[in-house]
Amino acid sequence: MKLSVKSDYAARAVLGLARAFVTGAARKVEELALEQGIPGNYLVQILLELKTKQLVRSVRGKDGGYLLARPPGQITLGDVMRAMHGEVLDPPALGDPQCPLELREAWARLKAAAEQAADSLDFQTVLEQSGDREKMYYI
Amino acid sequence: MKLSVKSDYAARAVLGLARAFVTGAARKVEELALEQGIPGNYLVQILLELKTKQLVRSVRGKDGGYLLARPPGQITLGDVMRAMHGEVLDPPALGDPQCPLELREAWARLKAAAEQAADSLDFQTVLEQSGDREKMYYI
DNA sequence: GTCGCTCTTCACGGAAAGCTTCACGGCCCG
DNA sequence: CGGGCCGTGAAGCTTTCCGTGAAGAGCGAC
Repeated sequence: MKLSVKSDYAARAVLGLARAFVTGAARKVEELALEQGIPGNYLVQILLELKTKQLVRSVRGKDGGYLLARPPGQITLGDVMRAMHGEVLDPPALGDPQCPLELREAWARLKAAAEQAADSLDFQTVLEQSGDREKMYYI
Repeated sequence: MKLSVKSDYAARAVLGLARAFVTGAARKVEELALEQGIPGNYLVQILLELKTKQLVRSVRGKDGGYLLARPPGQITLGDVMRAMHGEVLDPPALGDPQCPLELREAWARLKAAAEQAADSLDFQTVLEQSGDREKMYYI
């Protein structure tokens, strides 16, 4: 099942903001877009949705832009996916009474597994993985 | 992320065939379609794809129809999803060199988790769950 | 206060995929 | 040889995805 690029773009944007989180400065949309290879006007919509879901916040005017609403450790891949698509994984069978109950339970398990995995991947950890990689070069 | 109904339909069809597996008889497409609430002409295409992926086989002519190619215990939800969509879960980031490496690793983990979960759900187990439920009614 | 910078909002549109249906040809059995 | 069933391809319709554009509104600088 192919995922949409939207959640991918969103995750990249959050990662970009996570890197700047310690500085406390806001990052501009166009700057993020160029850095991450995302169409600027599309990224605008994505950030807007992330904002309504309280994952990021915005600052207007000069030196404005976007920044994370919480520390990177408190934002997970699951949060981002839910912000974009409502659910991490949503099997249509769960809402269809015609689907045999035992099969619906199987889909529910798959959904739970994906959700659990996505919720255990937070952006602080992702950042630290890149840090670990850099350290290795010093050896 | 919403899944398509296609893999849902496919799973229902496989479950219907799994129930009839012990009898060794082939089930007709239209029969399965009515029982599972699937558009008949669409189910034909699905079964055709399942057949090319060697999950089911067909018998032509009178008393023809479809049956499982292997025992229900050797067919998993992962098999069905891969037959329909190529992958259980396919994040576009994995094929995009512009995506930061550490983020791609996070997507890869999510994918692996979903795959592992889907592959551990086989149809024999699903059948037995419905059996367990029936037993409970006898208490 | 006005000007430039930035986010905000809304609307549009092409492209692709998903879902469904139709039509016709081929195989098997009585 | 004829009826029932699978095999195959193609054609619509609908919805979602992806991306673009332009006009409106808050903030700071001067």
